[in-house]
Amino acid sequence: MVDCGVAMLRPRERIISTARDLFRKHGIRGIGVDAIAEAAGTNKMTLYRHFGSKDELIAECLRDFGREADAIWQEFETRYPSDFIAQLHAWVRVGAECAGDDGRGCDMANAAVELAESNHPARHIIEEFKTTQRDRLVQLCRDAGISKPELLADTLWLLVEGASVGCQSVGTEGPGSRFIAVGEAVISAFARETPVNMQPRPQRPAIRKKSSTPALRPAPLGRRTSKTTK
Amino acid sequence: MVDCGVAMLRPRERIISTARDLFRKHGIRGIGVDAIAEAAGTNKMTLYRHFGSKDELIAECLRDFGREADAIWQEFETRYPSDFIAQLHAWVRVGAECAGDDGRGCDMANAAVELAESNHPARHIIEEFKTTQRDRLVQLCRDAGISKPELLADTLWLLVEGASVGCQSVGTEGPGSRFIAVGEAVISAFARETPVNMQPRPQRPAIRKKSSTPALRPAPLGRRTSKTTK
DNA sequence: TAAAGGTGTTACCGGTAAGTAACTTGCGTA
DNA sequence: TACGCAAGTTACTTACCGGTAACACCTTTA
Repeated sequence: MVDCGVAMLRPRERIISTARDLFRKHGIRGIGVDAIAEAAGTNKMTLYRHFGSKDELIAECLRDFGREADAIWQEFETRYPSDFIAQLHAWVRVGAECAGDDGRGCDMANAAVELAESNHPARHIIEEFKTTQRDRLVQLCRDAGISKPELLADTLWLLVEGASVGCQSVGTEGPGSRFIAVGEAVISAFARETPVNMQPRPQRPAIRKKSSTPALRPAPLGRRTSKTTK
Repeated sequence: MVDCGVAMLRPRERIISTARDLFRKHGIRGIGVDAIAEAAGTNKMTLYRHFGSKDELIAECLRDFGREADAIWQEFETRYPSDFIAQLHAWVRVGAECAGDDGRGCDMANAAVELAESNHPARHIIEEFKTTQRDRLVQLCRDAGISKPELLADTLWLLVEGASVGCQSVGTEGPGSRFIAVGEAVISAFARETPVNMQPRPQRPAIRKKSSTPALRPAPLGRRTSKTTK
């Protein structure tokens, strides 16, 4: 039996993977480096050789999270090439997964709440990440031919942030669970306002799909694909 | 000169007020009971005589926060009696203040993020608070004659949660700052869908106001009215 | 075979956190 | 005046956490 989990990874990767899991589960301040190292099947010294401090480990975990998000955006384009409406709907589905999956919301947003110090090394990572997400969403709305792309993007951005944090207050069955319904309703409301001559004009022949496309299921933002073996 | 701040309050009230300030500023796990007691002009022993533990102090702070929110809802009814549309717009304005005022969002939502343990005494306070807020919002939408009150309420609820947490990632100038614009747009979109015979029927003659009513400015949720003197 | 580098082990340091004990002070009230 | 009680003071315990030192081990590679 081949163990394809974190066990066969090198210590550095095991530490990041495990740290992300435990930060997510217990909160960044709720777990110590010793516990992380042990859970990763290594020890504190090795952890400190790879990451100079806990703060640096936190920052690296968030960068790792950001890389996953990049991959998801790539996946949108790969799966629905130039079909920006389909990509928008896929974004909603992925957002719902991130928010409601295990009830712990978005790692980036949670880090922003926990790391109140304005000079923490993770802060600019968080800010850049969230700004980029918003900008990409604006561009996607624009590509999809939405007449007010910024307004729709900001609306969707606020909704998914709300769903992510909301599920931590009232559980995954609360208003956050209605994110897909709300998001889809908002999108169609904006699309309705868009005149026909402003409908999306894909660069190349778009493969049009019905709005009820099968769910895109890449590694959801905020959840790991690989499980710790511990 | 009369000091009307927290200085003249009794220790218990000073501790709660100071703790709320410091929890908000540094995060719940980012500040110790010793620092709280000192900032409140008292000492740890007195703190522990009033609150059996730090967790109990946290819970009491959140209850205090909840009482402030209750007062704001009262204020809505007092200021715009039976004018539920005006109350809805006031809710948006207050929500924007909570979210964007000092960039630290909503104390309840932040506590939900920080206190990941499922058995923390504060958890049921948070859940009950958020559920109540949502239910009240549904009722307000219903009273305002909105045809899909739950959907609008959930949308607004997600938006304000998103604005609260979002400002902590990208600052108060980010998408959160567009909460009012987005919220108002969503409300008018829902109101437009409401047939005229379903428009609000106030129990008593309503004092109709233009949508640009002067901002309601009670103690914003999440910010203290009284400032610590220390 | 020997050097080198990544890793594991143990023990430790300094700081800080939550929480307690014992005693003192001061103020309001009977 | 004397009592009771809330509050202040000091010092302490216990525990953990971030971070480091020193050294042994093992695999790779020259």
